Amino acid sequence: MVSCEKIGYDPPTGSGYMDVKERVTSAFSQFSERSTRPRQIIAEGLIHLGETGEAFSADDLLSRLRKSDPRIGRATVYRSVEKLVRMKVLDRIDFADGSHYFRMCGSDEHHHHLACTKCHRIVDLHVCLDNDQMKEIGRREQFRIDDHSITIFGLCKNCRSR
Amino acid sequence: MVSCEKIGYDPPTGSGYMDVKERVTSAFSQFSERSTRPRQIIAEGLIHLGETGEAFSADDLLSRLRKSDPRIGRATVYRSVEKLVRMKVLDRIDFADGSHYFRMCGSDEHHHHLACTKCHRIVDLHVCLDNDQMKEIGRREQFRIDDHSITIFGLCKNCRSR
DNA sequence: CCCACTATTGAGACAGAGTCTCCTTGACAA
DNA sequence: TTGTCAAGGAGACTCTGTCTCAATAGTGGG
Repeated sequence: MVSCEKIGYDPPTGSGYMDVKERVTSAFSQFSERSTRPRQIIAEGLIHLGETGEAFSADDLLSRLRKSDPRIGRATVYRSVEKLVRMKVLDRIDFADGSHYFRMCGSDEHHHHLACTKCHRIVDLHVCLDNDQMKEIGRREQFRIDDHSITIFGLCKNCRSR
Repeated sequence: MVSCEKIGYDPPTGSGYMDVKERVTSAFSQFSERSTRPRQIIAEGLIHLGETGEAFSADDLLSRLRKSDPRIGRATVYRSVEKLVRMKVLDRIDFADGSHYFRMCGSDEHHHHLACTKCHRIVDLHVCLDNDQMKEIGRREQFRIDDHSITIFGLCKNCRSR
């Protein structure tokens, strides 16, 4: 399922972002039969985080949600995050130190990430490897290629200046 | 320190691999003043793993080494692996499920990886993003770009057929 | 060869992150 | 209103890795 024709870099337009609220609520209705309070709280939290675009760890999210309802369980939050990553509502970005952060997907299109290693700010990048090249690699090494990840690491303007 | 001019895919020639034993022993002599038994055992283990080219978790390595000497400590092995990764003697490959494996570097050249998600077999790839494109991204997003990671995931021939 | 010095090690406590169990809760439909 | 069962919460547990600190053992000097 290599599916990535785009190689150029398109800077964000600011308007190509799907409605965050709709995305979260529709994802929840897909995987759950019941509309429960914890799910409402999680959706609200993610909607907010989606609007600011910031990255968060699972535990960041948990603490934040506990401000709305201190009784919300860790397992509940972790279970939801896992499902939302599988549904591609959340992106997971792995850092070289072994930590990883989540973030509401900025767009539905295939993309990769530019990540600040200090503040964990994430920018979507529409860069990719050449599709034919990937097919060629798969053929040559006799792999069935399923997926790929590209992350560029650096320091954002803010983190560089202090 | 973006430094990656090469974009093409060069399949391994089988002859471009530096001597594994030399690489390990020289790395150890660089970071240690004393030649101790644990280090000899670790070096032997890594030499063997370097020859077969297989990937291993830190714990895999520990158990393997304990067959040579059951008293070898976890901290010792983890400390060594960490140093060797920093010295670029070992590569660390992160999988989407959060696990990560190590492997003796196949070559000194800048490279990325093709990884089997089932058996964790790793193949070095000499593919990369375009250097100018990365510079352009850094400039546009006002990031100082330091590093990047590219991993292609799939199933190797063996794992596909069963 | 022996000693002193101190880098290195190992045992095990500790920590962080996530998973699992299992009982309870509460959404929903009849 | 009530029964059913999806979903949640508490907290034990696991897995990985880190840290501390006393014990061990290379090494160079005498």
